[in-house]
Amino acid sequence: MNRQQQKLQTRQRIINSAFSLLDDNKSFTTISLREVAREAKIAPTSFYRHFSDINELGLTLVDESGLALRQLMRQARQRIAKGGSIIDISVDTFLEFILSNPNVFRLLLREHTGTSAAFRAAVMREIQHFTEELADYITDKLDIPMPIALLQSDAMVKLVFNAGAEAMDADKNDIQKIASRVKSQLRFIQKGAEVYASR
Amino acid sequence: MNRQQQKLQTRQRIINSAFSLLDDNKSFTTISLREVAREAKIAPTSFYRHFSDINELGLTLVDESGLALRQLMRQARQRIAKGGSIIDISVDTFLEFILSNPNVFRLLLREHTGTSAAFRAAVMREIQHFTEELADYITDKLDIPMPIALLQSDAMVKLVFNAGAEAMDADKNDIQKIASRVKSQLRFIQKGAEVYASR
DNA sequence: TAAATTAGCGAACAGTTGTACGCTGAATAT
DNA sequence: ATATTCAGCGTACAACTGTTCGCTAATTTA
Repeated sequence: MNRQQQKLQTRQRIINSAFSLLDDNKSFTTISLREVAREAKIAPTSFYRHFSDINELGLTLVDESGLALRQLMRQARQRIAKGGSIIDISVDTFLEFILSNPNVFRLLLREHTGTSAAFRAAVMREIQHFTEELADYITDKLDIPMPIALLQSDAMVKLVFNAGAEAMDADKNDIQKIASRVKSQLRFIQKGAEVYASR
Repeated sequence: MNRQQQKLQTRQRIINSAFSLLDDNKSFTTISLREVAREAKIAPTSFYRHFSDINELGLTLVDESGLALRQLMRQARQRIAKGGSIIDISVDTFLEFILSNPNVFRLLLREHTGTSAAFRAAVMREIQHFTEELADYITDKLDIPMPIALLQSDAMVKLVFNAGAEAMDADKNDIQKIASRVKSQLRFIQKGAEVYASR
């Protein structure tokens, strides 16, 4: 194996280790360089061969999470294309995702309101992407003018993220309730936006 | 001065010190017992005369924040009684509040998605209170049935909290934009809820 | 083949953390 | 006046943190 490849592999192991440490009661801000190194089975000092800083690792994690988010949206679109309610499928796909990738979502959730302005900005940028893609979709498919579609998608994404946060602390029964609640709320918004769009 | 009073005073100084440490880049989880003690001008060990744990202090802070939140709502209701748009006044009052008590709001915001399940639950309880009071108001004044009013108020509170979070990182110009955006979104929800209520 | 590069390591550092222990001195109770 | 309580303190400890330094051993380059 190449030396370059070897290095990349270690780098990836660091990233994965960091994600794996983000469990129920650890956020990126509360994990230490040494913890990550331990999990990745390298000496603490070797960490610096890959990242100049623990924050650089953090921003990398946010990037990877954003990537996962966009893949998620693509998946939702494919499912919608096969027919079915846009709202139902979107919410179900999203909840499915966060329940099978809890740590990716947790990172975004925690750092969204975290203690680092840089992280908050990075997360908001990723969510903004998500929101804009949804707005494009709404103007395109539902024939709602862009300014209103942006307000609509922004509200929808925020409610879905909030629902996701609740779902992570809930058991399976409650998740169903959360899902149907947020679906109703999205329909309110959808209907309200239609009313204002037709004026 | 009494010994009891003296103790209560010190206790309050600890609480205030903790709040004052919750600035832009410190959350309750990241501040230490010793930091709090330093700020309150007591020895680290004296902390234990007032709280058995740093978490007990945290829950106290959440309680105090919840109290402030309910006072805020009362204030908003008084203003609304004097006439004016419910949505406009509510949003303005809320934003006013968080901009003049940033640390109280920051605590709720951060611990809402923080690393302690107990804190998350405590914050959600406070927000739930807020939501239920709003739902009562909506059924009462706007003649919308309770189940729908609850969905509506839940969505509204979440969007307003999100807007508050954004406002804390924004400059004065952007705050105006944020305010008018969330007001539009609340009107979408209001309108949508009306439509569904009349079915 | 010889020289240069470099991923990873171990030891050491100064700084921080939470908390146990026993003491003090002043307020309170008897 | 004497005894009790107890808020607050200082010392101490073990555990952890991020980061510097120089070394090694293997790969890559010349």
